Amino acid sequence: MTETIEDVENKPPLHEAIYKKLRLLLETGALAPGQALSLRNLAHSFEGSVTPVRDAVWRLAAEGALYIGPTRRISVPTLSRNQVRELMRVRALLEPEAAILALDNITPEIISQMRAYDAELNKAAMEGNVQEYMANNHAFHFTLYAASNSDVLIPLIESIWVRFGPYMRHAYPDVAGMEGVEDHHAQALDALEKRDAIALKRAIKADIGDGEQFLLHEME
Amino acid sequence: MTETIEDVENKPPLHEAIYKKLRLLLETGALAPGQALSLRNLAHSFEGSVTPVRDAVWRLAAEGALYIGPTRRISVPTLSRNQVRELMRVRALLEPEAAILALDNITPEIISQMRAYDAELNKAAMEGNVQEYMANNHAFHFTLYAASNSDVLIPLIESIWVRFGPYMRHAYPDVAGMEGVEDHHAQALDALEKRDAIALKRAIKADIGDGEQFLLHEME
DNA sequence: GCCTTATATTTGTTATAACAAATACAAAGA
DNA sequence: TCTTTGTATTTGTTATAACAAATATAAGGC
Repeated sequence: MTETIEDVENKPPLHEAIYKKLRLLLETGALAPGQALSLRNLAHSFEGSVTPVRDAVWRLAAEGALYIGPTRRISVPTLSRNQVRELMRVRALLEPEAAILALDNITPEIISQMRAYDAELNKAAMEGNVQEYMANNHAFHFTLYAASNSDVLIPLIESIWVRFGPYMRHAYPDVAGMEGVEDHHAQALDALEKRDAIALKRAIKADIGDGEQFLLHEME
Repeated sequence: MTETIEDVENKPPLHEAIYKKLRLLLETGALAPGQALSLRNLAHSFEGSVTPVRDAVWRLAAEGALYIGPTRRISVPTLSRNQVRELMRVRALLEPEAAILALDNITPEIISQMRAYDAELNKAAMEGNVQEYMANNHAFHFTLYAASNSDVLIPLIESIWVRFGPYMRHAYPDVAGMEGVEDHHAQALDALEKRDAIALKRAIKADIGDGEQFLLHEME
């Protein structure tokens, strides 16, 4: 019973690794909307067989992150402008809610961590590094939502985010330019400091509005 | 090109049939919360092999309709009272939104169909037929939401409904008793007739509030 | 009787092969 | 040049077997 070895080689299943990788590819815009995927190609890419790929693909399809066509072809979903508007509407409903729940559990550490992400985000925007910008923007929002401790809201919101990820790939180098004059992240941070629920809600909603404008502008 | 044969034997994949059946079992409360499921048993039940079952299970798991434990055991999710409250909060955010979108496309036919479901629903409640009650309640809500034409909101809302289905199984025979004195379905129908968005929103929210009370009361 | 331990069974995971449908491609016709 | 058509390839679907981990069951010791 002497527990000498601690790296128990607790290996996660292949299908979960594939799921996470595919999801990351979608979130970061590495896969283009409409792009076709095949089970065998994916299996080969991930050095596995089709069974675990299947698990991952169906999981993502259920979240709307992948599209299974009428002929069962697998592809990255294409979004209409109207669908983008609806996704953003749902964000505008769910995310302020999560933010308010988070307000009860907020700590100075969380706020300072968010400030750090925001700084990185602005730097990336200045440098035109879209990849970094997106990663930090994601981190900024989800460290806040994580404080809500809601295992209902968080996965739901996350599933919305993956869906517009593919449309971020052709993002303009100067992302900051689209953000308008107001810095809604700063407003959100202020509201967090002051424990001002109304202002927090408003800031988050406005930020999502920015995102919507950005996406719609990018789509044409 | 003479199209003589019209029943093209367009057979859907097994995994989709399994998905739909499992989903129905969950929605109608045929499966108890916490109940364990095994791939082989399911495969045997549906007279297939584990591969298509796997597809269906992962799809449902992604929707939160099934739970994959830390040891990868498959089971019907257990909900805490707090999770129920959060699910209902999400409903209260999304469903009024879908209802308002539906308001633009509403027709007398849709309203009369909803009235029919409501009548069936009330009859079922009188007779203590929970199964019928639930089916008609589902139909009542989703014929309305379907009018929103939102392929974003509707699947999202549907995925919330499956999650509390298992907790409906021990519903009291006299469902109507829990509904309180106000008939929020009737209020919703009135609001639809008058194209009154505010009243519609209020009625839907109140109805969801009823559902929440009902569920929480049932859970203990 | 209760707890521990060893065995047997059941479980999810993964790779593979066979099948059918859908797609891509190239040759032949107008 | 464009359309059509037949063929080859690629695609998703499904069943099955082997493996490892987890669970259940039974035997043994206190």
